[in-house]
Amino acid sequence: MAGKRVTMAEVAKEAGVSIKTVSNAINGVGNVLPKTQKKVDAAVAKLGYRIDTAARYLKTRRHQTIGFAISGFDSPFYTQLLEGVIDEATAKGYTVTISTYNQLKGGAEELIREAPYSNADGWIVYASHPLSNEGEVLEGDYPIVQCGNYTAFGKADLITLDNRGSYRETTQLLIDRGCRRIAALCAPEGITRDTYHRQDAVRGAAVIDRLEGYIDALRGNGLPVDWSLIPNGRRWTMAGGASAVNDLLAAGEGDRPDAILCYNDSAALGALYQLQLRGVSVPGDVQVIGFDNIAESRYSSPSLTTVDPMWKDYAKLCVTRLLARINGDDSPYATIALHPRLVERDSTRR
Amino acid sequence: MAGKRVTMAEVAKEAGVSIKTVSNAINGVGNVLPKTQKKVDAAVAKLGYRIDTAARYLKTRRHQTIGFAISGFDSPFYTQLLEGVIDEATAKGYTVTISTYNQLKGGAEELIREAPYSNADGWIVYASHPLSNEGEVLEGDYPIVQCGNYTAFGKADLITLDNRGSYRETTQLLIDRGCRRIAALCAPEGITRDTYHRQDAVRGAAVIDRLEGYIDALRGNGLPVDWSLIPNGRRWTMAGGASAVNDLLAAGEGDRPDAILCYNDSAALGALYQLQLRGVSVPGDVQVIGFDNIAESRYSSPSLTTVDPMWKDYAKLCVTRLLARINGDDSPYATIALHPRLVERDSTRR
DNA sequence: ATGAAAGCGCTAACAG
DNA sequence: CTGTTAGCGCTTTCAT
Repeated sequence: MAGKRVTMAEVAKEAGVSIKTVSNAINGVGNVLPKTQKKVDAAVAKLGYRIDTAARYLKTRRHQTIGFAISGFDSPFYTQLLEGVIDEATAKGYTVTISTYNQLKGGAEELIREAPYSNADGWIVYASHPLSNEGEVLEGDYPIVQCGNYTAFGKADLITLDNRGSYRETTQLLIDRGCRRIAALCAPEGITRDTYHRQDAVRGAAVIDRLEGYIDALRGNGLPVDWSLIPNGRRWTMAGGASAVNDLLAAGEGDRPDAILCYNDSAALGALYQLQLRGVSVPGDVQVIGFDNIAESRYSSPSLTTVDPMWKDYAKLCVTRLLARINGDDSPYATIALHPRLVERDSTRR
Repeated sequence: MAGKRVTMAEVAKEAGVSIKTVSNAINGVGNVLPKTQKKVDAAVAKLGYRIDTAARYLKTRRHQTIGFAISGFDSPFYTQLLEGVIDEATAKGYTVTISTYNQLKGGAEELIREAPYSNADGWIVYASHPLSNEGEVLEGDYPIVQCGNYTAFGKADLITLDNRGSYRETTQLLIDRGCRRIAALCAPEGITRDTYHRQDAVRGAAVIDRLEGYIDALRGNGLPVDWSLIPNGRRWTMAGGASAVNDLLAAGEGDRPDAILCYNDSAALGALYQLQLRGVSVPGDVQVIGFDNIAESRYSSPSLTTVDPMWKDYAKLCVTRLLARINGDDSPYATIALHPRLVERDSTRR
């Protein structure tokens, strides 16, 4: 079956027209007489013809496929983003191919460097780490749309979130709920009171924007920034969240946080688990907020207040931007930041 | 960049040899003199040549790509399976393309029917529903490996789990822990005491095998099978698990279950959530076991005892089988059932 | 509006 | 061991 496909020539013969006409009829190109079109359609149906996309590519240099790359499937929200990408691309007549880059020595950069040789006309790359060399790898003219939590250095379109505004809002909610010692869980390795403003700390990373939004809100309400409430160096996983909570609880009774703002839902679920284990009541003693609105967050105990990035919209934007570039849009690269939506559940007090 | 690729002819010119020699050198075919090989390698490196896989396919009819299809990304374990498939395929020199079929009107059958026209040499299809017409769609000679919880009707290789044995073991564990009223959550729509043995109820579905394993264990210990403890018609999701628990708790105090065996971890997490909400202690009042060992199950409250299908092994087997078929293996179709491993955590008593 | 013929980048025969 | 040639299935001039 793999070897003996029906070819366009056979369709042409069956329909009693030339190959060219079949090609035109199938691709809706040029002017084909209605009755010719009908004959071709009938022949296609009868023979079960499908166009050979690889052969078509050889001439057109278009795969009609886009790529979607993530580090790995470690974050549950990737699948939501991916589903959105598939839906939108399919609607536009494109196929989606998926790749992970955590197994590549060269990380996302290697994937981007190889992208022009892939069977896709362009790639959407979710960046899970800052691109090296100021994003030098983006400088080619092959279509790449970056998304995620790191800067594209103005060298590609970037779809991201209004992280600072969102964290300002979220922190304010906790303050409104009476919290005065709000932990932000957690900063990346090496980010402390002294380093977090340094440009090269984590260039253009969302986590820094979020910290700034958090600090904006504290300052706006006359509250101090206590860096002992900003643990660092953990991964934003359930294990990382659990471990950071352990450290926060190690502080003297009075120095403990009364709220924990987590970088993502995974870390928040880990935090909830550890709080429960240590006998700390949520939201009674400590209120908790996550980020991403993954499916599990609705069914944790207690259910998790979180921030919904609205992945479908996000995905749609990524695809739209990429297809525009593939189709020759050469306007200046843009950064588009969506404003996410707060979802209140039981881990905060109402 | 997409348009102006370096071609084999240019490499040949640069290396001062013929195109054929370049082809041989690149593909490791025939005998190429070491020094010729070196010249070609140098030219390839200098020009940054990459083989055009679409052009190569036109001649070889090999994409060097395999497909992996699932219904959608609704079950968290899919990603583990997928990662395993990617790792194994990559190791064997194949690329992986991914598709979902829940958005297709014709479901998995439609995907399988279209597979020969895809840019993959074969597909691994995770079946989330029983194939219609006794799996008629599998009858072509295009390589398909089915996996998941439904029969392939002997018309394709099938990778699955020893569901009956595993449930027998899991049920026995609960009995050993003192449980006497063990709920099995949940059977598919329409499966009751009277229908579950009917061949056409849900043909070759794992859920039936699991029920049989559960009943084996009860009978083996002289315990009655109480069909009021086998709710049906829920989806195996967090919402479905939560809803089924509600019904189970509606029974009179004495008729409540003292254990709940859940079809998967998602349902179990929903069950834990609902039990907690209703003030039922786990594992004190009710012990709970899931299935799949998804990442979240380790951090639920309490952490979830579950069954680990060992997805990496499972994935490896799928890929191995598919590549064998692609490379001409025409031995009789086989069903391979892996025996999963029990992982004890805090939702059962030790 | 349709047809004939060339050629995309590669591999497979067949020579040499 | 290496070169020449034909042709995979399609689109695209260029004719008609």
